[in-house]
Amino acid sequence: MSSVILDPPEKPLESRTLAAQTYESIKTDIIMGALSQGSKIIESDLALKYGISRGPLREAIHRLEQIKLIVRIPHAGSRVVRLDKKMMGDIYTARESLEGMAARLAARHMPDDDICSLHELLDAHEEAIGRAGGKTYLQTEGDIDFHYRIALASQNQWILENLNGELYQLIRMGRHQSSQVPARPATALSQHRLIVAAIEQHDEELAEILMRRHISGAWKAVKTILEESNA
Amino acid sequence: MSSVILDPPEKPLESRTLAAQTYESIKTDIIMGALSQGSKIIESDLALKYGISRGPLREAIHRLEQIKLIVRIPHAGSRVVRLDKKMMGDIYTARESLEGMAARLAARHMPDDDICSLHELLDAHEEAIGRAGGKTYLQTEGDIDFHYRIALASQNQWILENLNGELYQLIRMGRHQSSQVPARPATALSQHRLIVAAIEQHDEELAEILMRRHISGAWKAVKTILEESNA
DNA sequence: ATTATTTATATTGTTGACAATAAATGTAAG
DNA sequence: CTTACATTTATTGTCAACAATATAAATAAT
Repeated sequence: MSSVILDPPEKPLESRTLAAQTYESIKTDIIMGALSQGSKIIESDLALKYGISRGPLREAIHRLEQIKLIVRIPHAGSRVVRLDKKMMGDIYTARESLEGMAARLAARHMPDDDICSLHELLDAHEEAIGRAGGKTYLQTEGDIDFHYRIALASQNQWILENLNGELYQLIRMGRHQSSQVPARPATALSQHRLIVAAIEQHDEELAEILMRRHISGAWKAVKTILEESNA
Repeated sequence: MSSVILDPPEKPLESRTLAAQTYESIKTDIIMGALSQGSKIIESDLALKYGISRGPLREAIHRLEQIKLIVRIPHAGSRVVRLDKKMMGDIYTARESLEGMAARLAARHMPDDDICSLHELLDAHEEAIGRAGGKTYLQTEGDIDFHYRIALASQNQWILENLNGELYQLIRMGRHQSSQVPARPATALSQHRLIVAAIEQHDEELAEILMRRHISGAWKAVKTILEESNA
């Protein structure tokens, strides 16, 4: 299970630019809830907090705005995004569309080696689930790992970047903060297995349909949780 | 035909921030080819050219990078994106996925008024095509206008922003610079009509299928042109 | 002549100060 | 007591200078 590392190409350490480092820091702070939803972002404060000047911090904020983790009104300031039901619905719908296509493309040209590796990943998940329900955190990351690999196998740069760079971040944030338990691990696993099978048979149509159904189902589960907590 | 204006909410004039203004300027310069593909972006030069400081210019560049009109290597500098066949293919595939979903959503909840207005738009297109083939520029913008309205009717903020903010810009750029004549206006028009009909009948499945077929066809035409010119 | 290595130059990254704008506060009039 | 207006304060937008890095040029060694 060496594949918990999600971003292999992102190896370089703190030799990166200040803006990039701070971008990562703020990103995790937002996703993990250290910066709460809707809280105001004051540049001077954050610059102090992260020990940098306002210039690089500004760049980091702009990038976070593009990822939709921060919303900004021109002269008024920035706030951490507030994930309401409507927005989560939009995100899951977009994800359903793009990942459905990604699954189709993966079925079209995923190398056998990678498919094999995917099987191993699911085996690991099965074992983890059996073992005391396996930490929910690892489940979450494992789930994202699975989806990430398919996005990767699509060999479509645009889809990959938007799923991995934007949508997955928002989904992570939603999970971490609404204490959303990853929707029924056993069910998800069996659906993952079916998807891989379709990919293995190069059945594009089926792969897309199964993926869309899988994500659509996940959204229904998440929506229910959101309605319970916010009602 | 008052609907050539594509971004109605974007009314405020030059009262916007310098970075925002410059962002728009550079964007059109790239799309129209005044800044040629692959050309290097030197911050100091552009700052001088647009009469502003490097600060706001930098922000503009970052935003353009997020839109994928500019590629940037951390310490090495930025260049105008080079639209090769692979990238255009990726874009059209993503667009097929997202606009297919948008058409499905539009069929689900597009108001009758807007559907009616869509009919009128297509009537105008038909008239424009009849009249001396109607300027290719207007055809291009008209086509994008049609697709934009459907994205709008999807009522999915994420899909709308990514189509309008990112994908359409790249497509515009491709059209303007490869002298791609909008793929067979008459064919496109009849396909548009079928899509509207499906939306009018609230046939989600059909709307999605037709939209995907429409875009897939457009890509095949564009691809052929690209292969002819680059071969 | 070609390759390495060093130096110089050009360009990006970073900073702190200043200007402009919007929110907050307080004051006066009704 | 409420509302409107003026003043202050906080925060963002912009600028120009400085530091760090990478590309290009020049020199030296093989």
